[in-house]
Amino acid sequence: MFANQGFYESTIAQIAREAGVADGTIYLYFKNKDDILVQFFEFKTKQVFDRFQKIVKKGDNAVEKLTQLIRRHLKEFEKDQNMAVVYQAETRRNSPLVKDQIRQMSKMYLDIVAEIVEQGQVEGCFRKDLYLGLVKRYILGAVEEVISTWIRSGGKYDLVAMADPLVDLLIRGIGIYELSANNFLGDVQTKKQGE
Amino acid sequence: MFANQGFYESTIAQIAREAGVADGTIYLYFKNKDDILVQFFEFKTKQVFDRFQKIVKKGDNAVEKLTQLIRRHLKEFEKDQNMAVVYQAETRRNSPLVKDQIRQMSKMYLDIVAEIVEQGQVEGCFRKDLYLGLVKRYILGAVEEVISTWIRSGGKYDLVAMADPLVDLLIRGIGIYELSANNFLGDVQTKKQGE
Amino acid sequence: MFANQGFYESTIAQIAREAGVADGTIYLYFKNKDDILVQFFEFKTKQVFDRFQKIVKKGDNAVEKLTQLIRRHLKEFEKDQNMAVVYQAETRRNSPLVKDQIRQMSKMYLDIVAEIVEQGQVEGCFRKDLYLGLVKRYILGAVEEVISTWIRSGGKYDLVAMADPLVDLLIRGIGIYELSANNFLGDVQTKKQGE
Amino acid sequence: MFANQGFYESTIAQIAREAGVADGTIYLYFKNKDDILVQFFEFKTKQVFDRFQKIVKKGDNAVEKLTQLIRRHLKEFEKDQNMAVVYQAETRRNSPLVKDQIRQMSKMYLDIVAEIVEQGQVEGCFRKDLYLGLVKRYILGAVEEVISTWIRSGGKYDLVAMADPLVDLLIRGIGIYELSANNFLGDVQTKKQGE
DNA sequence: GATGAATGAGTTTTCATTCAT
DNA sequence: CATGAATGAAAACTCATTCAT
Repeated sequence: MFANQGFYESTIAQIAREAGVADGTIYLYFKNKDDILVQFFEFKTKQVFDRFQKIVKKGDNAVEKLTQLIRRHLKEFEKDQNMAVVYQAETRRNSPLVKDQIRQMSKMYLDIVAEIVEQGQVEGCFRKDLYLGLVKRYILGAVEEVISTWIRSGGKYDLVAMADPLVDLLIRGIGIYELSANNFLGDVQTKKQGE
Repeated sequence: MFANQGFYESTIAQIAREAGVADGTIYLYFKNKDDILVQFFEFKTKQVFDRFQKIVKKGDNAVEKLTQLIRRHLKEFEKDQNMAVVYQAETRRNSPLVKDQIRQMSKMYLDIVAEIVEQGQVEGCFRKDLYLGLVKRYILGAVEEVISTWIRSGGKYDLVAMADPLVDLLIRGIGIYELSANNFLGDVQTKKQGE
Repeated sequence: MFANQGFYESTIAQIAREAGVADGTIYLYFKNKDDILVQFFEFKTKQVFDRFQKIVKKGDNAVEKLTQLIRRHLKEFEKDQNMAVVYQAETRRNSPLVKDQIRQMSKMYLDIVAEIVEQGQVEGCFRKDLYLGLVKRYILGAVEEVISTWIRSGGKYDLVAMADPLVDLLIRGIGIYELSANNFLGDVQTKKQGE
Repeated sequence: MFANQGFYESTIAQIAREAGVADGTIYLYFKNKDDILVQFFEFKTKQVFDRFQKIVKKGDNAVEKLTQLIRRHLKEFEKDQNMAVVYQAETRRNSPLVKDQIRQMSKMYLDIVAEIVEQGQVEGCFRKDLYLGLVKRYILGAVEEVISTWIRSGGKYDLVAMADPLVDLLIRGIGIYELSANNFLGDVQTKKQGE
């Protein structure tokens, strides 16, 4: 229901009817209406992030880790489209309720990515001249937009199938290529950082 | 005001006070409350997209066009942070009111990007094996996430400065590196610094 | 609990928790919430009034009886401050529930007082020109106000100590004084009753 | 309406209907439901106490002042029985809303009384061995109980007629009877009847 | 007898919208 | 054109009461 009409557009009466209980019953399990959203996020967050962290640990190298993370990310959202819709919708607005939770979740995710990128730099498969703060958003942003598009389309196509082409795009962007030595952009980059 | 507390959290009374008119006066210019948002999007959208299209036309080659587009994109949002906040916030929720507008805007933007990418492929500076539908999101997603992060930070840093590093990430991901010797970006970069 | 937050401000859930039983259990002993107050008044009333009547019987003359009654009155309320608070609070509102009880209690008390006064008149220690209906209220009102003040003060001082000075005030007001023969007021009083 | 069923037992819907306006209109003039009571007390209090102070100033001596005060007190409550009911009802419960107001009003009244009593002691018509704190309550309590009884009776009889007998009771209690030959009250009484 | 989860009627409050001035 | 007082529908939330266990 939240997926269809949004959380704030849903009334307690509707939520209760949907749940097959009386209005008052809602308040036995949730402090107030907002608490429904907070608890939803808390539950889903823990569940999903545990899986993210697990899958990353299993990967041998940075490339494999990133691939597995994004595959899992897309898989989780594809599996539960309603959660995906609510997540995407509420994630963007500045509701003070879930703001902290979102910040925290976002940080966790970005930290995982940053770790992978740094490992990749050590392993020699990612460029050393990366602005880490930017690269993290670049990766997360691309993944989330892919999910957003899938949602807007009504979840009609295979979302996980997007994982590999996307990783390819991301990786070739941050991978080291043999000819990059005479790439002007590298210089520009260097200059910028010295600004 | 919408930026601070969101559109649905703002009351007609507040809006009217802010505008220095009486409550009823609002209804002489807007059909209803929702219409305020609709008209806001219509106005801002036209304004901004005209500029996007203009700037893209001026670019000589695909790389330059993409760079200018993203720079302009970030510049517009940096210039009017309140607009940026409202845009980002309302863009994500599935309010049926502005849904069509957003879809349309999003389509316009993605079409511009797609055109640039296709031109780049013809010019031989972008890979031919790109999944166009995905590349469009990949680019838009990365840009919007960069804006989101800037907003969440309170708009404290120079957003436009993110443009070139971001383009670098995007381009190297979709650029053909065997041809990077005659990289066009160098020129663009140089021109820009002379602005 | 009723003393602290009032009866209508207390919920069944609170009452049950305080009593160490489940909500439903309350309804095994009380018909409904109001019945709790009704039974409380019934219980306390009987208890206290029995004592009032007993103490009055023991007194030899009217003055002694009145003194003992007021002392006992203050003592009972001082002993159980919570009861005092609930009594004073609920006594004044016109809740139809306890209205009859209160009327009855009030009548009982006023009857005791009236009896004492009449006895005093026979004994020759109280004026004969008293408007009995008024004198009863005059006595009860003064006593209750003294209790009210004590409650408002938080029950910090010795309430019973107020008894003797108060009786002194009351008695000298209704006592016969040797010079009262040439008191103009007596005449006025008589006139008034004839109006 | 408040007089009949009490303030907390009245709903906004009822209040609005009684006032001949819509529910929402109430909130244009009152912050919330409680504010209705607060404003009522504020208004009535000022109005009535101004009159109390005025009337006291006009009195020549303590006895006359006390008589006039109590007459006016009873007259005001008799004039507006509904106000009297609400006042008596809400005055006693410990509603935190009007608690301060009541305390303040009560203090004002007691201060007026105390001043009169002190003046009477100076003038030599009141006993010098009075416990002032107690005397104040003794007087206020008796007056309020007389009002309470009148209210409980349904306001069927002449309340102001109780003033003089009551003052007689109070005065003879605190008057010095050796001096009662040149009793001041006689004059007051006479004047009043000539009004 | 005791329990306490579930109920849903009833209440306060908000706020977009209207319309007489 | 502009106003802003009045409206009343709609929503969140409370809590006395019930009843299956």
